[in-house]
Amino acid sequence: MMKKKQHRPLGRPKVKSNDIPRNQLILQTAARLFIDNGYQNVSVDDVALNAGVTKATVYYYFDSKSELYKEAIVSLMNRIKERIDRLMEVNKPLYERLYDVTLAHLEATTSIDIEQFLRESKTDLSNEQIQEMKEAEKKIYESIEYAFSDAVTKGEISSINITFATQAYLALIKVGNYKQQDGSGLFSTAEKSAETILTFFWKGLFGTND
Amino acid sequence: MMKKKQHRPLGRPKVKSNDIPRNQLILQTAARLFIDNGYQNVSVDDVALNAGVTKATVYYYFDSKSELYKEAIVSLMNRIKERIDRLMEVNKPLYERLYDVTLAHLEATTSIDIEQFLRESKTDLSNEQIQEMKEAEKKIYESIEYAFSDAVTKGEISSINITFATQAYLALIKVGNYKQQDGSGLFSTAEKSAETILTFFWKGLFGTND
Amino acid sequence: MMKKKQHRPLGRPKVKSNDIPRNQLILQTAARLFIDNGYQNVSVDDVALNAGVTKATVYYYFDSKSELYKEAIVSLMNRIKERIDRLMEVNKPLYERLYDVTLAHLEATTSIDIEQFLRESKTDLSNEQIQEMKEAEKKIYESIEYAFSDAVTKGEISSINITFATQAYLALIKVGNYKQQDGSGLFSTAEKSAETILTFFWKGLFGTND
Amino acid sequence: MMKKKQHRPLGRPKVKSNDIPRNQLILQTAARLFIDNGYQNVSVDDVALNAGVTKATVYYYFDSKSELYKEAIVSLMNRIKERIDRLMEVNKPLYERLYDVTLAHLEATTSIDIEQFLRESKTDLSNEQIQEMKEAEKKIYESIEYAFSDAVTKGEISSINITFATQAYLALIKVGNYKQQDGSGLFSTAEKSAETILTFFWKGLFGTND
DNA sequence: AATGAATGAGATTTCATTCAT
DNA sequence: CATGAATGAAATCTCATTCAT
Repeated sequence: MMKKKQHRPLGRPKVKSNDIPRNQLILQTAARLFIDNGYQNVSVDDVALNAGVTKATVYYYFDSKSELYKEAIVSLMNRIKERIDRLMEVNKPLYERLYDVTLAHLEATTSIDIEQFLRESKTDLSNEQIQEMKEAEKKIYESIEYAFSDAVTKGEISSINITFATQAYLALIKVGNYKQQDGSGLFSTAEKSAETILTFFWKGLFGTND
Repeated sequence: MMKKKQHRPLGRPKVKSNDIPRNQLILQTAARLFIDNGYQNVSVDDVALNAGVTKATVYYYFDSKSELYKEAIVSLMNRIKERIDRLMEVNKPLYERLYDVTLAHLEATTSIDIEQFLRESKTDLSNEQIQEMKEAEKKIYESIEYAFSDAVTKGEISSINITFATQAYLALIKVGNYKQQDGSGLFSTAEKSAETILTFFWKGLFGTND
Repeated sequence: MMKKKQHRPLGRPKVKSNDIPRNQLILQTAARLFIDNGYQNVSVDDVALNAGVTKATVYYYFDSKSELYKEAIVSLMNRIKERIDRLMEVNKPLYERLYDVTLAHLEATTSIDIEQFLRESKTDLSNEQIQEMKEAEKKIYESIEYAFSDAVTKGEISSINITFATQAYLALIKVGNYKQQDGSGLFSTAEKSAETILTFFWKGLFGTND
Repeated sequence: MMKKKQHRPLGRPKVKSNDIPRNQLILQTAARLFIDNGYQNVSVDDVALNAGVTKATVYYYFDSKSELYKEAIVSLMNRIKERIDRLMEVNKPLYERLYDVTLAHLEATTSIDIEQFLRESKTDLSNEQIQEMKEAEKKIYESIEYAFSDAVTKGEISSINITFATQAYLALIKVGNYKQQDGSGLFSTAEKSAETILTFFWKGLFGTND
């Protein structure tokens, strides 16, 4: 990837106590790089360089590249799950809560695609690591699935295939991130986009939009 | 990846006229491997070995790994477009034609995700190669977009946002390929899957399913 | 080197009897490329492409790359020797004949440097091939050495170390081809250059310039 | 070229403080091999093997083969320049100082021929690298040119074309390294050789030898 | 806690050479 | 006579990983 060697003073650096801890810094740097460029296109050196440490330091905190990757992706997914949970806990109609979640996702730069994350790294990851990533993914789904199932239980919406609804919902969100050849999106604003998608989704599920 | 060496003589081989030409064989082998494992996880040696030729033979036919990749993906996309076109040309209501296309996609082992194809290889591909892949992608979209726009023109369906419809349709097909943690799909048969997806899509667009 | 694939019609081409024979064409092409770019920087494919034939055709006429190289260089040196001989045979004072030879060399685009020719290829050439090249080199030297020795015999010049004189003469010619950093030569014209060099050489030998 | 593998442990080696640093060792090894065999005939593996390290170690210290080459040649030229400077600074007549320089060059195994160094590698070197090599070459020339120009200024010798004098001088030194077919030199000792060459040069410049 | 130095294994690519047609 | 197809061997370069300090 990038070349940008920058020498740092020898010896143990003074702890700048206001900084975030090294391992967190590395993890965040790794997450950003991996998501932007993919597992195979980011070397451990890239991560080190961008985090301002040496490769050996990365290995001091993480056992291997695949472990670093798993940790980065899992912690990203955990953050996403928490954000969804927060928005879903609010006391509002399901439609409105879904709207908030949709908007939050459309505004996030990263479109999480777990299939993709696994696909790019599957030759390197251990079964355990794959399992952990799938677990984290499942929790995201469960957050949404729970919201649906809860709304059914409370009679807010009629009974549906919850897994299908969740997957369809997530798939449609990705459509909202679709960029045309000229780089422009499908809709002028994220709000308009969220509205269209959700209207479509709601009609798809219930045949009507109220 | 795999090793399966089998020695073949130097120089030009005796013509076995019944075989498919070498370059086609290589291209098909490459397509399969790239789609299954991703660009970075497949080495040129892997392609060669699986095609039963040597690495040098691959380079005899293709200038570089990225060129081989581009060719493999583009020819795959061309085949998909042709299959869609054939199914869309039939004289049947749009809904039924879409059903056939959906079914065909669900039964195909490969779920094409062009974003992914580009993402995995973007550091290696030239702008020209990227452009060619996007061109091929666009043609697939256009096949579907044309079917929508034609149906609108003929008054078969009411006016819609055709690009959004197309992307939503494709996204929902991918949901049909979704496998749960235990490896089972969402629906028992491809037909049931296609029906559910298409019903959802149609209601999403028109608020009703007829 | 260059990439410039150009397809030629299949099958045996009609003989265009006015053309120079294929093997000569290949030899001349090879000579030019080898001299301009060096042995290792020119591939057999480059030679073939530039001669408008296929690599296999080159191998039809020449046993190996090193053989082609040897032939190209030797025939070049033979041509040079003949040119020198022609100029040296004229019935003029030695000084004037040397002037003609000097001028001819300065005007030739190629500065022959046999050391260099051997150096670049020595790992590839057989002892026999090296010997043949050295033989051809020696003949060039002998042409010049003979002119000196003949002039001594005839009393035209006083006795000198003939081998040293020859090598010094050739070394000084190379100075005439020297280009400064800005690409300009040391003297404005080849004639001025030849004159300066020869004056220097003559004074070096005899301490005076007449 | 040669094979001489000897296993060394992974990771950072125990410090043997008496050894020269690895990068210097590699550079010296590379210089010797490149000068003896030429750029294209020496692989990075050859350099590594001869330096007793692995290829990867070479790449740890040098970005590319061409960079290694440039560094090796430039540092060689710098050493030569310094040797010349040291000999030229002595308070002696120019003729005697030139004699010392000539002798030193004749005794050196390596005859520097920058044209050659560039020619063999030109397809690989970047413009910057070429420039750096030419710069180093120029400094050698300048050392000698300065000695001439200084001697003219001080009235030690009469006015001459300094660039031509320098190039002629260097060309004649190369004659001193000339080996006849049987491997023997032109003169019995380096001292005799230096004397002959310098006498010739001095007469060439001034028409007389005192 | 952090790093500089080193390596093994593997990736892409080039190229001289061969041979059936 | 000439060629297209194929290959073995080697070259350059990358990178995850290790380890003494």
